[in-house]
Amino acid sequence: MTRTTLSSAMQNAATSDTIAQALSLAIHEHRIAPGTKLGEDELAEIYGVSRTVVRASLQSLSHLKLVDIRRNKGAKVASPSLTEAHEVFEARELLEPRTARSAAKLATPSDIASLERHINEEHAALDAADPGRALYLSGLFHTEIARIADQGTIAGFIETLIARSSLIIALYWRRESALCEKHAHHALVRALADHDEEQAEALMRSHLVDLHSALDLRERNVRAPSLKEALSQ
Amino acid sequence: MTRTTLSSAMQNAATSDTIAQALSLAIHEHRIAPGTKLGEDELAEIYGVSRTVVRASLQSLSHLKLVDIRRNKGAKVASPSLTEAHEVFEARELLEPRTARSAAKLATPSDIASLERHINEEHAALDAADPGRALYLSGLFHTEIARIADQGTIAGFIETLIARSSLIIALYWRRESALCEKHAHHALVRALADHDEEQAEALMRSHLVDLHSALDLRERNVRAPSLKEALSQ
DNA sequence: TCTTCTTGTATTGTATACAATTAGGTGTTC
DNA sequence: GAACACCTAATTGTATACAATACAAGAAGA
Repeated sequence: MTRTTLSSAMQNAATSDTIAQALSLAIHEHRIAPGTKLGEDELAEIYGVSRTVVRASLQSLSHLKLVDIRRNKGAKVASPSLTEAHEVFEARELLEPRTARSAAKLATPSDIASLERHINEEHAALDAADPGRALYLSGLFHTEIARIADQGTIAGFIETLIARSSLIIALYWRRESALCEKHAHHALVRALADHDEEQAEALMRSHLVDLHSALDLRERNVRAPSLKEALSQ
Repeated sequence: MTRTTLSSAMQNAATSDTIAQALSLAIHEHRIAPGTKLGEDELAEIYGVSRTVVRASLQSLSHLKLVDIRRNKGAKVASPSLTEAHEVFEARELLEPRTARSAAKLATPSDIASLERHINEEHAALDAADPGRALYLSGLFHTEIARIADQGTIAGFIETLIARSSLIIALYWRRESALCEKHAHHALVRALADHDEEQAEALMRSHLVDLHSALDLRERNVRAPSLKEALSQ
């Protein structure tokens, strides 16, 4: 059960990277909540590898700030503070509009098609009442734009910012605010397809501001469920 | 020789972090050239720890793109391609001017004093004919400004960009171009001290453009120097 | 002489054993 | 009942042993 949920796709040849990816995905999709303890033995058993490999994965994730490792205390899923949350979105507001502009210049028809596929998948996930997956795909949409912009270094930064955004959303998302992303993403794709750089940059900026303001960035207490609880669904 | 040079400062209590820091410093100061093989056993013996700890350090550095790890092939000091070199400096030109502006708003007298100390140390290193250390301190100057700007996330990005810049300079520095940094750094500190945001941003931008254009970033064959070459100079 | 295969050596990948540290509980004392 | 010390169990940190892979040198064959 736990085993199948997490490792189903990678029972064989579970290497450090695949485990990190699996955990990253689970965090992205909110199947593991911020603050959850990630015991080495536990993960080692789940993936059928030794602690050595698990440790490498966790270290990897800690460099992305998805996991928080403290000496002799073990690894937990990171829970970004309010300050960090603001910083992450401010950084995104600095980087992504510029990136969208570059993407508008460079986007090919096949890029556009790929983005539209993403949007469709995202809608499908929403229809299937799987908001976690929809959120993950929404992040992938942004990552894809960074990739199109052909600025690998900045794309790497954006990728980590999006990953952290997922944690921030898990902690601070305001339920009352509707998911207005459908429009935003569609409009963005249109601007990219038209090579309208100005419009793409502006749309991305306002989209991020919307996201930022849809967060309830006040201090609050969040309870972290155990790993078993999180994965039993 | 290599032994004492590298480990002198941290013979006792060599932990994963201290080793990563020592290697990072050595790379920053150009004591280890891009492309140099970093054998696990070799490093383990140098620092008097097991390969377990060394591996963690190398992984850490590979996340900063200072070290390139390939499965079953081991770790080498990274040698950024021309494309990466451009990307790194373009990213710096995007992030650092903005950061300098924030720093100008927030800089305290003690911050200014700290920056001036950095500059003095840098000059001392140049006078002592230690260009490697001068380069490291020059990077520290930029990192310090990012820290003053109080944007931890972006500061982290800048830190990795500066580290990679050091590799890029090692590979592509054009000897003919003079080190014009003295003026630039001094002028920047003055703008920060005066809280002149506009000026700080402009100075940082032109400083980075200067650096970028002082590189010989034309296509050419850059071969990774061998270990012998690296140590014989 | 050149090619190809084999074999040996060096190096990395993984698992396991042991040491060190922390956390939680038990009992004692005030 | 609260505070403290102590002990035990659980977890992480590190070293080492073994397996897998890659690299290089040399032998066999054409």
